[in-house]
Amino acid sequence: MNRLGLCCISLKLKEQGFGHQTMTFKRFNSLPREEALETLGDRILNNLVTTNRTIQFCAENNYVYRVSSDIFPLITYDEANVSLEDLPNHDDIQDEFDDIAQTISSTNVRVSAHPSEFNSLSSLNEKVIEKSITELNFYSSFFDRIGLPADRRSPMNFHVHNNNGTREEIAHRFYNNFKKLDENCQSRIVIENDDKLNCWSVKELVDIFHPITRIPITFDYLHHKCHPNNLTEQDAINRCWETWQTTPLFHYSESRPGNNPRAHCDIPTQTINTYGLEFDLDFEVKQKDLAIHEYQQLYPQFSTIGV
DNA sequence: ACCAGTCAAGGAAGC
DNA sequence: GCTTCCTTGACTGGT
Repeated sequence: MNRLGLCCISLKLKEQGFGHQTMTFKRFNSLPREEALETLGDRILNNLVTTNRTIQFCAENNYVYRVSSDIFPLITYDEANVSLEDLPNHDDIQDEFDDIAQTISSTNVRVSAHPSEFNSLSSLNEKVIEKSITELNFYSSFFDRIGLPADRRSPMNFHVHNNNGTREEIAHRFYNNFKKLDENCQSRIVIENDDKLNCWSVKELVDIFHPITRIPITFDYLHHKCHPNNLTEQDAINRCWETWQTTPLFHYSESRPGNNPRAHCDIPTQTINTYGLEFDLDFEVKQKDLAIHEYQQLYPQFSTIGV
């Protein structure tokens, strides 16, 4: 069975008023601190309520769910110097954490995260490493707080990035910094193949990166199409699949018609070949839950309800 | 009500 | 070595 996954936003719920909010540092800094904290707190609470409702929605539809990477704007941003405890609605936020934990424990929805591309554990810049560790640890502590398992059932996925040095050097540098992460955070990290030709292909990840780090490799269909590095799709997905100790969570998208093959489509239309493997599959497409619904109409074998 | 410009961030690619 | 682009939705300020 292959469950499909919703990424961050449900368009259906958005119509019903469950949307995400953010706050830029520029705006935060332009307001008196008290007012800034109040606005930020309100928005974070709103994001948590939306997250909770979206997890319920995923439970109803048997989707897996990737949380937004911007639930907590500015919370790990050095210059803003703000923590959750500083927010005037801190108690309400804690209550909402409890509600989310309750939703998760009663529905068993698989929840994952995809921290932003600006996180890098292979950078040569110490400051970048520090900031990335702070951000990754924070998201992991959020996962702890809402009762998610400290293993790859709740994976936190990102990229290796940085091509300074040989592949081996980069992997070792990554691993040295990886070991500085909180234990629970380490236990959740997984790494995805890249779509750019000079970045990490599946082949390099499974042949070089994985033996050094033992970190599971996420297979991304579209990225592999853009950067196959002489591996067939079947070989690539099999080799990624073998790096997981639990049901893998992979990524699916198709190219948007136009000049940039890396741009993501609105709704996928092609047949997805799972090669008989069991894994969950995040739909990285513009039309979000509407696309999942459409796709399941088109390909009932991906409908995991009522079968 | 609407629209265009803006936004914190790292790295790759293009010049 | 510098600039631009990547990518994204939501905010912000001007009309």
